[in-house]
Amino acid sequence: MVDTSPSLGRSPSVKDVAAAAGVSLGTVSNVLNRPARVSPETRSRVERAMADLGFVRNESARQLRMGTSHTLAYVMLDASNPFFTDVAQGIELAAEGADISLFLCNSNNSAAREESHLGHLMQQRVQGILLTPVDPESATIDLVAGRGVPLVLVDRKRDDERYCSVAVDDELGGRLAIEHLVDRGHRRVAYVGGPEKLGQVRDRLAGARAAWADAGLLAAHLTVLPTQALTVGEGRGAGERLAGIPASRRPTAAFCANDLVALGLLQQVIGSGRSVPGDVAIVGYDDIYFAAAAAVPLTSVRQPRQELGRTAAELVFAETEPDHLHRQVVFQPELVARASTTGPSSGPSKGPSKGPGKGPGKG
Amino acid sequence: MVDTSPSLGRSPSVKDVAAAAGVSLGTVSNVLNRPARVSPETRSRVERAMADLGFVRNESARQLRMGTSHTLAYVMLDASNPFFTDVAQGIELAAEGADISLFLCNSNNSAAREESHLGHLMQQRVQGILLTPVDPESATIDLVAGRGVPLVLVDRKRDDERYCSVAVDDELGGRLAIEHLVDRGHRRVAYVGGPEKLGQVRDRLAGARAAWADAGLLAAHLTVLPTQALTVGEGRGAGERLAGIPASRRPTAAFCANDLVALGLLQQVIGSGRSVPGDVAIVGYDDIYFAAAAAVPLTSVRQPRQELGRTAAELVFAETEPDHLHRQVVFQPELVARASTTGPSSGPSKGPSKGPGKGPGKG
DNA sequence: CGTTCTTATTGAAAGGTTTCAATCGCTGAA
DNA sequence: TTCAGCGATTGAAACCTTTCAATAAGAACG
Repeated sequence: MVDTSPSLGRSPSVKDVAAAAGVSLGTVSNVLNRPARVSPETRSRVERAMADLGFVRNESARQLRMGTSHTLAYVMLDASNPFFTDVAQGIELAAEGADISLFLCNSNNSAAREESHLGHLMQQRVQGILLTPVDPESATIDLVAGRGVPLVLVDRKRDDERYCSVAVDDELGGRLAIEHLVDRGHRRVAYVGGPEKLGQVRDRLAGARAAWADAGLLAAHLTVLPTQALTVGEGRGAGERLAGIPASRRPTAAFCANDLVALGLLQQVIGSGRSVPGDVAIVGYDDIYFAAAAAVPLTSVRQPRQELGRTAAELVFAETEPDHLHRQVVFQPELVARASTTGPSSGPSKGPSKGPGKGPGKG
Repeated sequence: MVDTSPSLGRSPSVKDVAAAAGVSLGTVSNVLNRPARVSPETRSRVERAMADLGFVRNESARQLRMGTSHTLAYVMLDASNPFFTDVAQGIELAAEGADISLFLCNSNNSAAREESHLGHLMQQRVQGILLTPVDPESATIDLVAGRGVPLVLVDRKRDDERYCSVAVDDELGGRLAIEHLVDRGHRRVAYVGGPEKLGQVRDRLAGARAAWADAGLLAAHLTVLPTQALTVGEGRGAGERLAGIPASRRPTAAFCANDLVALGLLQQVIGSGRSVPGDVAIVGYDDIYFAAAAAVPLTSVRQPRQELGRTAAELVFAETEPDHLHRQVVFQPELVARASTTGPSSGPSKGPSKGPGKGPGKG
């Protein structure tokens, strides 16, 4: 053990430091908080004593006295989804500047865990909570906000003036994906995703349908392949169902509700000896790190993840200002085209391209 | 008359609850901590008052008085690496049972951030710290442990009796990978990874070399392709260098120091029109979720990630016991064979397979 | 020398919780 | 009637920090 300090049985307090330095405890506190008010000699004497004793400020006591804490918390929906860790990174960037440390909690898609985390955080009197909720309509949210804890919803919105939120326009994202596929000459497309109770899944589909209609295409030619969840396994399953559709009616492209589903679909297509985008073009959603790293790099709708986090942090800081008006910030997604739609054998392989699109080609 | 309106300007304290319920504050505390000691009527009266006022225990005050906290922290090296989020999940499982909440901090490979996080955590008097350090030999670690904070190193070890640690036998992992490749008939293999200062990179290579020698193969035929970091991009670069080696000397398989590198390599190989495992068989390391989800599912050395986290949490709880002896727990990795080595056209495509391996085939 | 002004330091109070010895109100026994 | 015994309740102290009015010690000035 490297125990340089005089063993005290407990960690040293300002009082111990004061005694060691031969000053009053008020002076020690001044050294910590208003060093300019203390004469240089005294200050260095106190600093020496602190170093000798291995003094560490007791944050609980500080917080109790001050009433404010130096922590912000992000209760994330799924820590193993790279999307959310990127959002967290954005938050951290914003917090860093404010000398605030970020407390990440993982609700792991469980409402019970989310509630437990929120309870703990309220007891800790954190400065603010950022939350991507399991269910945006949950009453727990009202409870937390009702207690006066600054709260910002992240990547979810709620038609409710009482909350700040940051989200991305999922309908626009759906439009972008479909416009891109139509541009590349696809006239039969599958939308892969579910369950429908997820707002994201619904909104992206709505955008897709709107764009499809705007292109003057037949509604029936935009097939929906529902999934139970947005996972790789479900994507694989959807791939099998897709392959089962008779060639004459089979979509030449798939727009997946997120990248995990898209990766699963990609895996199934390649694994069964077909090619991407030759046999099926694929568009994912989120543009996670692994989308670009896939065997066939994935075209995907990118959300400004870090920006999302950074903005959420700023909003939560603003919550404490007097007369604060809650804001719903909505970001615009952006399509990132890669080989899974623009690859060497892009575009539908049969049938004339009668649309106004650029048609097949390397792009 | 009891004032049920929660608007008090500050959040209600036990004192407020006591006043509202017409009891002393000691009784309120008893209701919270030893409900059996309070008569049923009184208890329900107090509980009612707490609900009416929206009372939330102030954790700072509690902690100040008690000296113990209910939080455990995991300072992780890289929150965007699925490996660490899985470890975190294991920790959380163990913490859940102990009514302790887990505080995740991301050092993001920065020593400065790591230090800042550790400082904050010490001030918070967390119950214990789990740490995957940027540098296992850093003096900061001694400092923290010297202050008496329970500390366990995760996925890193240190030849030092003063710390508990949990790690995985990287040398064995290296052996497993090479034995698998030799079994499948490969006689020229590349080890892809770096920088060498990472203990993991060194140990895995050492194991690989040992297994290679044990198989009676020529040391020179185990090529090392160094990388700057363990990322997808570096893996792609290594793939290009691999392709540049004259066919006569070119390795027929690659063992990558982690899955990110392996995925990059896979992408480069597939992207340039060659096949896996036909032209190059690939073994990764970590068996992250995306390894199985790759276009060609990746053979990988799996580490018991959740187990790692769970055990680390148990060790940190044990730290507070008197006469605690620090333990270094080492887990055994396990090879998970998938298509990237056992696929339809597995095994080296040219030259007779003179080894005792199962040879090419579907496996 | 007395006064005022400045600067450095001090001591006590406050913040919300838990603990523990002390007290209260009863019941049953002597 | 008094007293011990018992369970329920109480009040004050302690945890550590920050704040702020008060004090002390000089310095500048008349």
